[in-house]
Amino acid sequence: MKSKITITEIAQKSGVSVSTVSRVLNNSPSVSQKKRERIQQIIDEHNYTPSVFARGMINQTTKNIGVILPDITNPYFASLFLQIESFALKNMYATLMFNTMFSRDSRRFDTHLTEEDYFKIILEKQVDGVLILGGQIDKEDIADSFIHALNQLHQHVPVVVVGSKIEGCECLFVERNLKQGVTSIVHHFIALGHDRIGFIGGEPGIRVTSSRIEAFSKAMKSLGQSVYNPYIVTSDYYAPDGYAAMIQLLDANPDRLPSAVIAHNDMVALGAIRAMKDRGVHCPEQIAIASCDQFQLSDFSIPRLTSMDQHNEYLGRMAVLQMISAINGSDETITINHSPELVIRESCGATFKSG
Amino acid sequence: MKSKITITEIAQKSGVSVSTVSRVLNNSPSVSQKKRERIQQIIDEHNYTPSVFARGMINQTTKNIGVILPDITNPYFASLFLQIESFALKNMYATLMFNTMFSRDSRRFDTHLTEEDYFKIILEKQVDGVLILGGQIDKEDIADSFIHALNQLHQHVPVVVVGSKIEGCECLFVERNLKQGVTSIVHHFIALGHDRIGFIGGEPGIRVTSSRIEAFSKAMKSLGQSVYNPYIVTSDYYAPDGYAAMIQLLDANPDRLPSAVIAHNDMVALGAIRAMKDRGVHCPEQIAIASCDQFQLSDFSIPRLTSMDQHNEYLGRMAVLQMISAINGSDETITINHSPELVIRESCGATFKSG
DNA sequence: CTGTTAGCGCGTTCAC
DNA sequence: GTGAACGCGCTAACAG
Repeated sequence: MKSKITITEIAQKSGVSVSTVSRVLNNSPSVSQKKRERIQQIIDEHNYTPSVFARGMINQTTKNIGVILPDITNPYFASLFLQIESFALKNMYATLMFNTMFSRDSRRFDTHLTEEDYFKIILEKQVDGVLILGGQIDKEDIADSFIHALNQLHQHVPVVVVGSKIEGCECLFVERNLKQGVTSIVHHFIALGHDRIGFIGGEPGIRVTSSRIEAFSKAMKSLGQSVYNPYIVTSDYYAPDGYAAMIQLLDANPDRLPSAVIAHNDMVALGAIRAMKDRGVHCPEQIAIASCDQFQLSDFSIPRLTSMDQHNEYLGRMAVLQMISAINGSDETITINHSPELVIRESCGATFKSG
Repeated sequence: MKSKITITEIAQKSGVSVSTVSRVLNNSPSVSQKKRERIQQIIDEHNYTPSVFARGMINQTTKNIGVILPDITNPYFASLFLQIESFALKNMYATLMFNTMFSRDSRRFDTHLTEEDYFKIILEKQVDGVLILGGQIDKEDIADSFIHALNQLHQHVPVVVVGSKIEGCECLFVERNLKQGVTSIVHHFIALGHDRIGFIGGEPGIRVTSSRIEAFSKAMKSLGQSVYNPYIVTSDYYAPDGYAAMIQLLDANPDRLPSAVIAHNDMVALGAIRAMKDRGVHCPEQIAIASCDQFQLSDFSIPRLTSMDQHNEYLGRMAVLQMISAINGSDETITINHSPELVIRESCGATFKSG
């Protein structure tokens, strides 16, 4: 392994002192044009880059940020992370990723680390900030010890979480508009003439879930519709969960099926449609489906999925922006204003009904 | 931001010298049990962790590895990366991820960085090793400048690439068995009585693609089947590409459709099935489909996808193992021996034919 | 077994 | 405009 050239050597080769080299490195104005150019040339020639170690020792920064999320295999996190990574890099920050596998579905994973263990690891990595996407932070009742650990972490580096604000947690929050999506779908279904509407998917006890179910109830009631509890089945966020939820819903209401069902996301919707097919129930003719979170394949499934485009690109960028602003010592809170957008395809039956 | 406590302070609080503290930190045997315990306790009490900067300054390591891949949003890379991240962490390495967005499909992305730019960035990050998954390395004819850059990078840190060996490239390679999967599917289709078999998906000019098409031809010929070129349509790796490829295939062979088609991966298969549906062609009755790379949703699509489980978990672990072994100065090459496994579901028509 | 000392590569005074 | 000298937190080599 060829070791890197140091500032001292550059100084020698340029016939100046290290401080002068340091000055051109940091764009200090007080260097004569001539010397600057000569030195810069030698730097380029030797492909020299300053040691991050020596640098970090002085200003205590790595230009790295840590991202903690449950599972990169989940398309929601993948698309969010992609935006985060690229936007961070544009701002000269690289990204360390940690999958906590915190989720009911991933118990199969042989990891024994808690999220608090990850906090410790990430702190040792001396990142300049940490971004938290989902996980325990989304639980309905969070262990005090977790909040405590979070606050403690936040004392060392800025922590921004993408999720709803939590009482007693001092971290920065970037909130997404969880409710508007459900509300739009309810309106859409009602407009289509549905009156028996259900909701499936999402892990119980998780705020993303309850928040959507709540928005569902509220929207229904505000339109004079009654909410029928057997039409609400929670499970989790993946396709097998949508499958299980739909089977349960079908079995529980054999002679009074819902006419439309809202799925927590596209994977849940796909699973649900699969379940219906296996039970000989047609989508959208017998039960229409729409999902609150669009993934990549919505336009290619059978039937094509009607879903909400949550504009995750925007969300990711905002999170990074908030992060950088906090790293730079600002305490300003960035408010985000994204409007989920209903994309009508086939599974909601809109074209079916109108045609 | 509360700054971290240093080794000096720990030493003072314990009433010993810094070197003694350093010794317990590094598990040096030559410290008396009593002192060791006392010091360890103080360390824990204050939640002290050594500075990565000062450490790196001396042994030139960060305990970070860099991973360069085209697009984490692609399920293949996501599942591979998940394994890499978790296995690396188990070995005390954290993972820096970079999405190059190198792919025809991602031109929409407003990035102007070439992979060589990434090499530079990653080198500055002082990672202990870099892992390369796909991208330009997979091209049929690679620019010499790329190989050169790769070799140069490899002079500084170990570089291991998951892909087929390349002439003139000094990096380490972990190869996956690309051909066996296609071969199995051909055998399966032939056994099912098909005689007009096609292949779709994969970007032309990419070795993953040509290698599979080659295996396809070879398997066909070895079974006495002739390969009909209009049945082979390349495009890319995502659902829209599968869709386009199938449309093209259908349009080009209106009165002599293939009876079975092999798709490069599940997304391509999904797109293809969608295209068939839109054209009123039934799967598997009129055209059976099977894919070479299984993703998460194969079991929930309509029809369920017959595909190859490539056991990516294993591949990811091998790559990390090879990486760590190289970091530790070993020049041993790890050979990997994974057997892709055919998972028969509905889209190949096996159950349809037999039932 | 334990303490002392000398750097590691860089940014930052402070003189010149 | 420029250079010499110091120190960041730690490990390694040496001396006791």
